[in-house]
Amino acid sequence: MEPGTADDTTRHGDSADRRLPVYDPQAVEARWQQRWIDEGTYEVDNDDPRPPYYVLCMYPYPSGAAHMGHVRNYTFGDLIVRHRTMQGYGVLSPIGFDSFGLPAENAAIETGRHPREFTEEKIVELSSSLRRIGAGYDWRRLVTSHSPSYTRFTQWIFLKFLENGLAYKQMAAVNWCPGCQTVLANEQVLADGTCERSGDLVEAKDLEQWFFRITDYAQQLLDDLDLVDWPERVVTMQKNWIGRSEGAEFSMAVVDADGNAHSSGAEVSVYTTRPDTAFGMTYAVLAPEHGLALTVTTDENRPAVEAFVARARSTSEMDRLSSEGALDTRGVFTGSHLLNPFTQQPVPLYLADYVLVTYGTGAIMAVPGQDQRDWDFAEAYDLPIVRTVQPPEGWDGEAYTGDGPAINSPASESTFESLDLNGMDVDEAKARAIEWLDTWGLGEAKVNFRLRDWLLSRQRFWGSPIPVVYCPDHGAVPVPVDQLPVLAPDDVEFLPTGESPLKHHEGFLNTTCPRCGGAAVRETDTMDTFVDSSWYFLRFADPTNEDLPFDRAAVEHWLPVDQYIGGVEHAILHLMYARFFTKALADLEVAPATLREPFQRLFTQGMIRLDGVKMSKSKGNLVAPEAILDREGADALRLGQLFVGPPADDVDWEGVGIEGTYRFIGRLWRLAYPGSGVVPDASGDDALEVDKATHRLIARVSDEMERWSYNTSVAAFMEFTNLVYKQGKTDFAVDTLLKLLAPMAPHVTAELWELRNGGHVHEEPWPEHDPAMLAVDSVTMVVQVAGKIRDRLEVSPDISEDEAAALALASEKVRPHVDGEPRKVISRPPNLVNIVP
RNA sequence: GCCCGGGUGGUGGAAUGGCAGACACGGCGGAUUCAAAAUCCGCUGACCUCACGGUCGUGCGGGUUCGACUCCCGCCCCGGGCACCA
Repeated sequence: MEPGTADDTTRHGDSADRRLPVYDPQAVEARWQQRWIDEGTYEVDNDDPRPPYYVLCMYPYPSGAAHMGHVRNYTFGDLIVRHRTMQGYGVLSPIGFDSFGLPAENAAIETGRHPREFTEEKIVELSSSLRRIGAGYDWRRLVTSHSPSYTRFTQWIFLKFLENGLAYKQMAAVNWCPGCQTVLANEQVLADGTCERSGDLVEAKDLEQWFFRITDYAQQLLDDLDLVDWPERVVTMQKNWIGRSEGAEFSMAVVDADGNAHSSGAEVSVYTTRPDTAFGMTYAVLAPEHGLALTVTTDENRPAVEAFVARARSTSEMDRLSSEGALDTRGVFTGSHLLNPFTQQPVPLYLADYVLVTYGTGAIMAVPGQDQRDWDFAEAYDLPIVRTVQPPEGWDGEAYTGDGPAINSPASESTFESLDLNGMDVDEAKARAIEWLDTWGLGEAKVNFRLRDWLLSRQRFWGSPIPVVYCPDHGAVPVPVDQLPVLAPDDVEFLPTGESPLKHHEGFLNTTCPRCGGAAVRETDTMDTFVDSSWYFLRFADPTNEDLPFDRAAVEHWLPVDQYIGGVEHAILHLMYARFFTKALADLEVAPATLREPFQRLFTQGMIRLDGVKMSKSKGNLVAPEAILDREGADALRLGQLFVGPPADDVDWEGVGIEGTYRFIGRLWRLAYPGSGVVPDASGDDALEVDKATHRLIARVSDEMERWSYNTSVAAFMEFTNLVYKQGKTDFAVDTLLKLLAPMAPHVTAELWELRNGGHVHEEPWPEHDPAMLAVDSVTMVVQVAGKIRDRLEVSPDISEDEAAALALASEKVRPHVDGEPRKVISRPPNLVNIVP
């Protein structure tokens, strides 16, 4: 080739009489991606002799080509897979797709195309994106939620739960659009409570629905958080979600204002965490949906109560729990009273929207003196307020929730004699109150959880059908296991209202009862897609099993997942459900009995924002990685994603470029290309210095990889490369750099390694540093006077406390700031001495 | 409303109670080039100073400490989640 005629070569410096090709990410990356697939680099068998390690990214909803959030997530996953492989593990790195869900169904309504067709197209697009970012998977283990072989076992598990009492049917309210005659997802209800399609006001409607009894596992789900190595904030969120509280439950007779029993003889049971304050109960409240609400309402109050109940039912739970706005329209008097067993006095019984039927007993005792919301309500409705805990001296607030001696409990000795809490602190008074309730058979200690059972029925088409048949004689009958999977039909028409076509498909609907053979109809509800994602990580261990969801031994080998990675938005629901499934399946002996937790180590990455807004398809602000892959390539993009900030933080893609990492890859290429003279060989002391720096790099990066500090590792690589450009290179330095960088930038390092040494860099063992090479001759010691830096001294790293102090006090720059004997000298050799004058 | 995060140069960020601003982007300057791109090298928190050097500075107000971006208390602002409660 003639100089000047070829664009793909360039000259560098006077030593470059050799030609150095320009790095071409397109060619190199495509070639390696193909090789990893052809050579099965990241395929692993269940009898692999290496120690097992299971790395999993939350499987994605197939929304089409990857966006930046995917790139971020799958870059983290891939670099761990490659890193652990180099460390000698047999790494399970599977991939799948969460392929049921509402978007495909909405697309079907718009385009008339079957959701399967639409979904499978998106899967192809996303798979191709994942390949282009260089992620290495065992594609033989691909799992998709909608495939018949997976759906079959999702249904199998449902039946197993049903058989063992973990699934049941109950009435529950749904969002009902009267215009569309359809159930809406929360997402489809606009902020003003109207349907996004028709604009009609959404109503609450009760339907028979299937539930999983996750509350049976509430205590275990709480306790076993101690077994996992998860981010503290996720553990906190899970604990708060489970919401264990200890208190008391007791019942009170419904009476009139004079204390005469109600004609129905009804009693209302309340749950409270503060039984110690019961003498201060000045009213009580039922949830508007409470079963007794209308029974206890007097004729006089009935019209107001009925209007109130209707209004509360159409108000969102979040608005109901809000304490903002006027309170005086948020409750209504029933006309009845409850007899407070502590005071033997009747207290008025209200309904209020802020009391939920789903928590506790759906009824509360209200104690304005010790609860601010009760206080506000009492003021709004002109109800009495009695303090039963003495607030501290100088207290000028309203309700007092802190500790203190009980007062007014009872208010005077004459009113009540069998219980006296006065003077006790809160804990003591609680215990005594519960003991008293127990003694008199009025109530008992009670542990409550905020966690509710999992409503899994969805009135949708694109999900796993619930495998149940309704027979006029036998009721709900499970579909026999040998008839699974129950699959939705293909010849369906999607209605513009969003109503599931299953409800009108005669061929699907009409069947026979498995028990009696008589005419029966199928359940038309499908399962929440969270059901699919609650066991896919188990299926990956044994993805082609046709007899069982998975073989126990295969799960025993791979599970728990050693490193699970996903978005923080799944910190509660998905993780809670998957934990519940794992425990239940283990208890039912489907999974190994010892498998109590599915995900040993969890990492939750932050979100990608653009201009401060969450990046999402619905907001239309996605930045597609395709253009970057076409120009700068996957390695530059991956390093850019890692370099932008800590993995756990949200990142704003605005203003974040990949210029820096792209240039860095060019510098690496020119440094490491065999025979390149761009960076001269280091000699003598320089070579030793560079090799020492290399050992420091190994130590630093190895540590940072364990701590998820990838952004600083990229900085370390840049710093090291800058040093080598100045001091000259050694083979050890360059080869080590390639190995350390191989997990993060797999393509360019694989190419350079092969050119330099032959073979695969990703099959090299992870480098180990030599501790002896970390030693340094001197360190910079800071000398402060009263915390202000006055001098910096070069000292020996093993300088003693006294020597350091003496050296500091002798400093020319320090002396002017210290007159006389210093009051104190803090010596922290070899880094710092602080002199307090 | 409740729960969980977060506020550091022009920008993304670094600093596990001990040198605030590593590393990069952007900007400025130099080398190279006929010229440009690319590349290589240097400077770049603000203010005062010819300089040496000094003062200030991590959302705001307190506190703990010899020493606080870091720990504690109270605010303000921003982001996210919600089946949200006795």
